[in-house]
Amino acid sequence: MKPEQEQRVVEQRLRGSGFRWTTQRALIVRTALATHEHFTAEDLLDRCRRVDPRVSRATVYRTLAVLEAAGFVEGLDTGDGGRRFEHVIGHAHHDHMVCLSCARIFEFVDEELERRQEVAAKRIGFRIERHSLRIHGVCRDCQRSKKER
Amino acid sequence: MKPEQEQRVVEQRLRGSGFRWTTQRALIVRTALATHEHFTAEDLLDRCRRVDPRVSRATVYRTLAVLEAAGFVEGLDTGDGGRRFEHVIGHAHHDHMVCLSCARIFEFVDEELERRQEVAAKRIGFRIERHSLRIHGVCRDCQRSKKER
DNA sequence: GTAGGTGCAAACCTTTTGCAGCATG
DNA sequence: CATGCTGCAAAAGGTTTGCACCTAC
Repeated sequence: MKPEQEQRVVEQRLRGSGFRWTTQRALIVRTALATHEHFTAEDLLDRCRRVDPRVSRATVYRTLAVLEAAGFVEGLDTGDGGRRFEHVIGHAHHDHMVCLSCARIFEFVDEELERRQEVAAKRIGFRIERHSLRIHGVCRDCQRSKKER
Repeated sequence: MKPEQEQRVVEQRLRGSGFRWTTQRALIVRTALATHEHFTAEDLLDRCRRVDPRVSRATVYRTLAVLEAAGFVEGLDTGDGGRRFEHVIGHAHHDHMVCLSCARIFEFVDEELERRQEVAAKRIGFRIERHSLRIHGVCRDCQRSKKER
């Protein structure tokens, strides 16, 4: 799916849920869709301000909250009190491995992991809405550079 | 293992690593061990202050950091910028399901889940140090009470 | 016209830090 | 008695909120 198309999907879904489609929201959504790394709210604000310096921090946070509730964006805790976001359109579900040494984030998918979670939830009658699996450790490159030293 | 015994284990390990065993640390550790829910730093501070009102917030945070580094306590992000802790002595590894409606935390274990994570990590040469799996959804009780309404 | 959205700044909440004094090993 | 720990208060970092104004529908 092309970015312009993705943006239209977001617009229609938000309009459909009774939200207004403002210039700010369009800019924020466009910018978020164009950002393929995991970005912080502040990153997103910066990028938006390069286009229109008047965008307010509050609007970015409020829009991220709307997008997250609508399922277009996912937030994950960074462990230091902040969060990073990623957009989730045309982007299959995946989990994350975070390198403790270089802080890079690796994405991976494992179908069996997904299934087992459903099994575990069913056992206690829990209905899953979403989940977040973060594995912390050391990536291949960092293991290597440690050895070299 | 009994609480007094657990506390002695913590004491000896900290002393062994060159840390001092102060009255404050003893109180904080005793209180943390006695708390079987997932507690916030502020919860822990409150409980400690009931015993000795002079305990400082900074000391609680500093002690939690030491305990976490030593592996006696584990912190998990609550998603709203805060963290909850649990002590981890004589308490096997487990993952968490968090109810979005009543905020209760359910613990569960699934060996297959653990194994699959190792498999996925091996595929990309990642060495796991720890992981955190949090499933968000609605618990059995809350699904029921919604229907009743 | 009227919700709902925006911008600003201040408030908030949790956690960290600088520093002077204190207690432990 | 040296170093590590503590308490206090202030700072920091990320996020939310109150309010008056604005704008999409």
